[in-house]
Amino acid sequence: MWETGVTQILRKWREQGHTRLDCAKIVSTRTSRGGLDQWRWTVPTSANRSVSVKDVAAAAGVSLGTVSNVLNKPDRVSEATRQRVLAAMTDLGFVRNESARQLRSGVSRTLAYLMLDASNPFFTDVAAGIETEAETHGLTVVLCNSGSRGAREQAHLELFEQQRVQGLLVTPVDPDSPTLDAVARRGTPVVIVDRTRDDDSLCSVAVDDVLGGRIGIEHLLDRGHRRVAFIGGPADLGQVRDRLEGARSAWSDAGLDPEDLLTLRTEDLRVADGREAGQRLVGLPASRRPTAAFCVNDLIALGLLQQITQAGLRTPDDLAILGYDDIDYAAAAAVPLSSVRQPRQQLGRTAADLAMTEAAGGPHTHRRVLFTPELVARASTLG
Amino acid sequence: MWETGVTQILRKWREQGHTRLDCAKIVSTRTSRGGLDQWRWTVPTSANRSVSVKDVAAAAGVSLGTVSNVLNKPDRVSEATRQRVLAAMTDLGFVRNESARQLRSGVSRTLAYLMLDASNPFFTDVAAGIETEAETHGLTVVLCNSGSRGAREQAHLELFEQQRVQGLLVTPVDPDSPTLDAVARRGTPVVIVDRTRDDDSLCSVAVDDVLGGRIGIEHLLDRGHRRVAFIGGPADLGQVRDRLEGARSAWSDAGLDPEDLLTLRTEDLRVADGREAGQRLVGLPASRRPTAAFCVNDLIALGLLQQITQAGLRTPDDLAILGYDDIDYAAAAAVPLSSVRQPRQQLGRTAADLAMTEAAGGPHTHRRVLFTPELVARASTLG
DNA sequence: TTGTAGGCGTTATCAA
DNA sequence: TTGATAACGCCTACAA
Repeated sequence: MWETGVTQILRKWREQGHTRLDCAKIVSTRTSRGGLDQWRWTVPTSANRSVSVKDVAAAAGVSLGTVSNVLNKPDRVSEATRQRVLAAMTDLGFVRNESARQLRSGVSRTLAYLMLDASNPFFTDVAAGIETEAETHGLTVVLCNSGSRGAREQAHLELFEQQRVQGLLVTPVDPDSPTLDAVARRGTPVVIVDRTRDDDSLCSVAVDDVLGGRIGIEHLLDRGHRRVAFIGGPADLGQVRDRLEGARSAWSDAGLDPEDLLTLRTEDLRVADGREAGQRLVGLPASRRPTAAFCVNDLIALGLLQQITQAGLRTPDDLAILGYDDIDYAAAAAVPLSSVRQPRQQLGRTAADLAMTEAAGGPHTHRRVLFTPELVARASTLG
Repeated sequence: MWETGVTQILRKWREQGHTRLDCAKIVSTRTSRGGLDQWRWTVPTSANRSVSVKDVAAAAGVSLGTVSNVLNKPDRVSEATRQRVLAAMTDLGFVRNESARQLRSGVSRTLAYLMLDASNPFFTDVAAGIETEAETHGLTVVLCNSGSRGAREQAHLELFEQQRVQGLLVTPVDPDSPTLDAVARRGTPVVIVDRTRDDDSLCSVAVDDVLGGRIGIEHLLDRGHRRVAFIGGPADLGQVRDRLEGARSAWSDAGLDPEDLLTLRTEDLRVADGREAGQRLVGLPASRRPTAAFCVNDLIALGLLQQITQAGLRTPDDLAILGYDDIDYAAAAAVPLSSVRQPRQQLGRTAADLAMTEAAGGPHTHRRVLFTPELVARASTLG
């Protein structure tokens, strides 16, 4: 059986154009240890010196300039030589060197998005919007993930800047970080995504979080709730602060006692934090327990829903739950989750658009775009 | 109030080192239409010609080579000149040009991962593993997303190759695509992630799906189930095929009637597909309804759980549910989900390791690493 | 239509 | 310790 495998592989490699097959040493071993199986094959390593236009020119028997023309101005080259050059390229495995092109042209054809947390579906949706918009302009998008770690963010920012990306979209750990200004000042268009600054020293695209908090509370008031918990954290996160601010102002506008708008802090914004908050909520005496919870994002809302369901409470009868973001998992929860929707894809598309506009040059006008969130009412608050 | 804002911004810009502030025309307008607020500010655009080592050298009154030494061999430069050069760099806003460096050195310091679907937490976890491993080797990771679209995959592959990335990790739409071989043959180390080939013509890291299917069924048999539904699709996806194969062989090894291992096909692997399958399952007469469902991934399992819960069935009493992948949302479901775990992070770490080893040069041995999946039993099958 | 020369920004080598 | 020079691969003039 191994014999057969080896023969097949040899044939395949030959088809792939490997020329040094005869001296290839083929060894197969199968080991199994620690729940890990491995097969090993030695393979003919290809000559690693990279093939340049010069090599192609020599092989095709033309000058270097002709090869360049085949790539960039094909109509200036006769069909016969063009074919000859193309054949030489595939023969030699020629690959254009992007560094050299970029060095020469001065601009790259990529847009970068530095995500705060790639494991949060909110940000991957934003990224999808960026990709959509960039694609229509012929740009490719590269993604990096800071994982909320300042040092990694810094490293990625530096690399992107050195790579001279056309535009640098970023959801920063700290939107007020002077690093961002420095990058922008040196000439890379920077767009802050899903965060804002108080001044408008950079382009930014975000959603009006104060309004979102207000909308959420107004919905719960409409549904007759007069004792509500606002659940979220960390307290110093802009989104959390703004949404709470909006919630509080809607609450007091309705002439209600601030005491009845409970605030439950969480460590972070993950499902586990919602479960933990659920435990605290369930522990409250029924007389003091809120009739509704407004969660600062959907992950927390999902965790909360799971926890109280497990504890035997029913949603929305015992506790109505309102989330924030309207990620795909929200509509699909055991009790479909009401949520304050953010236009995620459009956030991304707009951010990409701003970056490309700024990159296009001309007198630039920093712009702060604020989208309006929208309530999506489902069973978890409607009953 | 606007006056104040303008003054603040002027001060901030001045602190940021803008020198042409005096001629900056500052305009603020606030428009509101279509649920979208905008503020506009014109800003002094920085002189865009990029600053080179030559400029720095001139400004610092030293030669170009000295500037280079400050960057690359600081100890060969006297402290005084070093400081002078560094000062000139920050004054001028010098940014190293990565293209030029790479052209000169011939190698980049990045690893690329081309994801199949960035919105699936499985792949972002794999990406996290890659980042972890790359970081310890001082490489940065750039991510791209093909979104299961062949054309986009192709475009990204080409760009990465032209950028001469150190290694190209990819979860391809089609693992047998000859494009991958072509890229590898031309000298870029390619590692297939979470897929395999029948031959071993490229490095790959995956999980043994046949074994996973087997483990899942064995667990359900242990729990006493004798009528089980295997739920998943599309039928031509390698993972789906392999897991079903494993499930079937475990089933027949137990001497059971193949008729009692029902197969429910789904369109895709998303939560919505699980809900849809749930509807079909609920529609079956109780006598024919399986007592357990083995889902080909957790998203489908979650959808199924939500759907049957809504229909009034209980898990695991009426229907036990077993998922696959053990994504974070699985443990956090309303009924914590049993699942066949794949070592996602380790998958990523190993893939990155293989790529870097191959990139390091020397005689290369293609390796196929197959991890062993592991059952994680929770309430959804334990009761 | 094809060939030649110069330069993009960086680094390494060698000479001062 | 510092400075001058050549090369990386590509592209664009301009010349033949």
